[in-house]
Amino acid sequence: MTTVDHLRQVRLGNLRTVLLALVDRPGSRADLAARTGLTKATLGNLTEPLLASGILVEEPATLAGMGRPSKPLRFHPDGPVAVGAEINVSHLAVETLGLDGETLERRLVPADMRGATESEVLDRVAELIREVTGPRKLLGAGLAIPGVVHDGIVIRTPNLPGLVGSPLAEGLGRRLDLDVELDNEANLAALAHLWPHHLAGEDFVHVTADVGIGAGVVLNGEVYRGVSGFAGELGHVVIERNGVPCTCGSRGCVERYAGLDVILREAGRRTLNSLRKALDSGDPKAARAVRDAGEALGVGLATLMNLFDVPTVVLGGSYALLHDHLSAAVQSEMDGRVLAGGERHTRLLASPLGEFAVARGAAGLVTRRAVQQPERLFA
Amino acid sequence: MTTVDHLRQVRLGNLRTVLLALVDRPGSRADLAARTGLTKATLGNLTEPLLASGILVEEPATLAGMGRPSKPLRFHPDGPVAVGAEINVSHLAVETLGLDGETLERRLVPADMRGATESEVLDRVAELIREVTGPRKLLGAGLAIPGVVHDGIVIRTPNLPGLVGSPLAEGLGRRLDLDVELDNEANLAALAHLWPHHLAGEDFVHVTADVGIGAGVVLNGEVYRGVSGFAGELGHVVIERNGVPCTCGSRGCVERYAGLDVILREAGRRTLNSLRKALDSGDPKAARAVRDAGEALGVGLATLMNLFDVPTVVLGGSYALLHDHLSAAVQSEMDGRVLAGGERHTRLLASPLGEFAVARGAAGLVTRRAVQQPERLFA
DNA sequence: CCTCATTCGTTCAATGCTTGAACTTAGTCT
DNA sequence: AGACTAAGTTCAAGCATTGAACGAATGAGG
Repeated sequence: MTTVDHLRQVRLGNLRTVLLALVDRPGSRADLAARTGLTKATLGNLTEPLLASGILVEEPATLAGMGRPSKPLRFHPDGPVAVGAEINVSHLAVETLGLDGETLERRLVPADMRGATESEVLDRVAELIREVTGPRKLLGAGLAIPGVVHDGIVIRTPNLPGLVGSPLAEGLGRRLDLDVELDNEANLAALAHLWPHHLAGEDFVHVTADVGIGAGVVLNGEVYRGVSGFAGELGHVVIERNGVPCTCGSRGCVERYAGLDVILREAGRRTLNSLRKALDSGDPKAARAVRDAGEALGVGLATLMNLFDVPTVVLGGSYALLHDHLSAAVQSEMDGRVLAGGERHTRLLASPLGEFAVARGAAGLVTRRAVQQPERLFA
Repeated sequence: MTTVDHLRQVRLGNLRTVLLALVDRPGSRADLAARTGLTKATLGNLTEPLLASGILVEEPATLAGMGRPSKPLRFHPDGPVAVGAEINVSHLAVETLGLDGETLERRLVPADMRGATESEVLDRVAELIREVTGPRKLLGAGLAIPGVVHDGIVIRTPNLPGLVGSPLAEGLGRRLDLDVELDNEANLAALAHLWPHHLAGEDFVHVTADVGIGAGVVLNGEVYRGVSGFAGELGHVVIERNGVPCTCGSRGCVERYAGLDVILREAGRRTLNSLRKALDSGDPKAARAVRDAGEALGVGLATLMNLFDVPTVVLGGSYALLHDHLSAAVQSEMDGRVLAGGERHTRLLASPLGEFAVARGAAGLVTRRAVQQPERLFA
């Protein structure tokens, strides 16, 4: 700590609260002062360098009511942006996100990544990112993979075995000359529901089924990753201790009853689209397969809620598409098994974000860090 | 925010880090400066009012080595203390705790609280506290009950039904003219392993079996209580979705297989003491009952670890006493079911704290708050 | 016994951030 | 045109930390 670092910390903290207020919505200096509890004088001070460096713009005066008209500040439309990329078994997706939370570009390309090597994967991702971002100034990139990540290293990816142990973030960073942050797809899908906009409160679980089942847990407005990145492994919650053996070595894991592969097999379908059609046409075998999965998922979620005590579950990914045929069974198991008392309620929502949730969350990782550590904006 | 509140926050934050360093161990101003990263000048400033108000004392100079001898600072032995009380089905316990982490007094009295009313319970607790504390200056009291607490209100206490909805903290506070904080016994037993001394790291779960099974979850050095106080309800984690019905309305809850009442029944014993004797004399029925419970508990804990990703489980209360006959089965289920990868390890420990863990944790609630919000020390 | 080296603790001017009040600017309302 | 209102700026004051200088208290060595 040098002489005046304490003072600098105060300033950075205030800068952060101002930026958070601006993510919420644009506002004049006076408005921001009222919203943050700081004074107009401080707001003038804090925003000056942000305007000078092109992070913010001052809009033309708004003529509304009496008094001197205000000149609202907002994130500069040509300011720096973040990019997020998702590597998955069967596709790649990227999305660019402005500091204001607006999506600028998206791209999703089918691609069989199952046997690919690290450098093949990274080459394709880097190329896709270059196509999408063009010459814009980038704050950084977020990278999502279906697997467990700890300290920037891929620890476990049952479905992309070629990538275990790879320093993916570093590799992509070198290719693009950018800061890259790597995280689990479940965590990032959850983050997309928290940042830049609160879609499900500050405490919730986001559940998806792709090849496995992954849950992203948000506690107190932060994604909870656990000590080693293994938190939220809902797929391996046990619901029948002597049940079906699982590839993980355990028995009776939720994944073996509510995984997408299980649903499709039981329904006698090969694709999610075909399953949806069967459901829409009232096929009883399909309906039963989905309901059975919902029951198993509901038991696992009840256990999760008895441990985490969050009020909200968000069904995302494939589950969101099956929501109308799935949620009754899930809700019923949860109602019967989650401990009740006081004012406690549980909500079950379908994600509104669709297939770009993960890539958007990956980009959100970057914009969020930029806001929370504003010194990065000036670097 | 008034004019210089920001600066005041900086000072209070520094005061907190100094007090934390002192809880760790006493030290001279120069030593504390080195440990906290602050300067000697600041330390002189910060400690001056603490010495003046009798929170700290300056010990006589220590003659060790060259240079001017240092005068170590420590918490004043006659300074203010905290008291913690545990209300349980069959006993009351209290403990007084100094800011330095030393236990001053303890008292445990058998008492059947099952049918007691709020005021009967509080009268007895208040009397016990008065006996134990005498005329010492009290920082406050912590109160533990076997049940779910939210916003200072008892929401659920299956075993002390007379207390649901009672403002216990307020009632005890009035009787003793003190600040009283109410919390769940599982959370407080866990806190006792975190504060004032780290006995199991900063991330762990502490599990006890009394009438039910309760887990106190510590994440990142903080007790995690969840949105409504229901977090860590390990007893109602499902291990067999079509298993034994539970009083909670669900089926196959861990509690129905690993609860103390189940162990005793299966072992054909009436008390924990008698069970211990049977185990010591090699009774196979008792051993099997404990092992079966251990398997069920292990399945539940495996699920918990796949969700929370903490590296350590502490067995406390009755489980600590059964540790040697229980842990092999628990560990074996955990090894087989917790997702592995990277550097991940899991530890299973027996609590060293014994029957005062909960009361000590309740007192710790108060000393911890005093240290983390040092402004309270001067009020 | 006296001097030097060493470490502890205190004193003090400097730093830089927020603040409230006063002030300037730029509109509306009558 | 003059009063009124609200936005934004300027400025002296206040304050916690800091580093450097200083005073204090002891051990080592001659």
